[in-house]
Amino acid sequence: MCGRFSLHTPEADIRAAFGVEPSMSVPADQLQPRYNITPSQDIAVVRSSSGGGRELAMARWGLVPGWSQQARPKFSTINARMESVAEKPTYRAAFRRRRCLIPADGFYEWQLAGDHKIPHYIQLQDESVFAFAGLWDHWQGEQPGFDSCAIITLPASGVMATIHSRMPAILAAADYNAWLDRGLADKSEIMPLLEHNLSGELQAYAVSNYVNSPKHTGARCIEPR
DNA sequence: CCAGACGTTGTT
DNA sequence: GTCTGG
DNA sequence: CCAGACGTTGTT
DNA sequence: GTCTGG
Repeated sequence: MCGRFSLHTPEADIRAAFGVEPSMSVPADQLQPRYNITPSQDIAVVRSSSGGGRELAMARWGLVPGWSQQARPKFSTINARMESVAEKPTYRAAFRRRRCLIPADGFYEWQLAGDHKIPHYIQLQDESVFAFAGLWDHWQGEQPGFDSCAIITLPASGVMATIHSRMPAILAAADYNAWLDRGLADKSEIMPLLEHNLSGELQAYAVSNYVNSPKHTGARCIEPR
């Protein structure tokens, strides 16, 4: 699964990696370095803009489908299983029409070790910024509406399989365009993008349980234990 | 027909 | 034990 | 994901 | 909104 991640890459590098126009801006303080991003927080997403390019936006982590009666579902929607995302009522519309990239430069998984859990920090081997395969939706109630998002997960492979049974889908840069293409709605064309992921290019190391507390947000979270 | 659910992970 | 909040 | 809360009435 | 269960 994927329930915590980091994004501390400088904003200019993030924009360059995902081809986001500098003019399409999110509040300046939203792209400050973050080492312990948790569900329910607003996170950066990259999606197709109406003009045909890519835009950066903020969305709450935990997808709220447009038909939801409540602004906060009673069940967990931070992750969507690749095996069922195309069929689940909560995700299928977004899977067809509202896919997004979720910029990150590392994520955490907790490895079960007997009676306790050891958190690990996972990055690309070159430590560069990457994209989780994400979905977004818009919710509008009586209060002002908001965007929300979820990260797609799949069975762990490569180094991840030694730590945990599931992992987030990390897209190859060559697949960004197809992933963001709203005209691409066939499951048979979308699934290969998830299977063609970067699980073989990851590295991992154990960190201390300092990261466990959502109150801890600094670089100490990624220090080797 | 209407009412109610709509999810993931991990653990047992 | 289970739900909510971050 | 983990941490932390988990409640009511009445009074200030 | 759409599917499942009764």
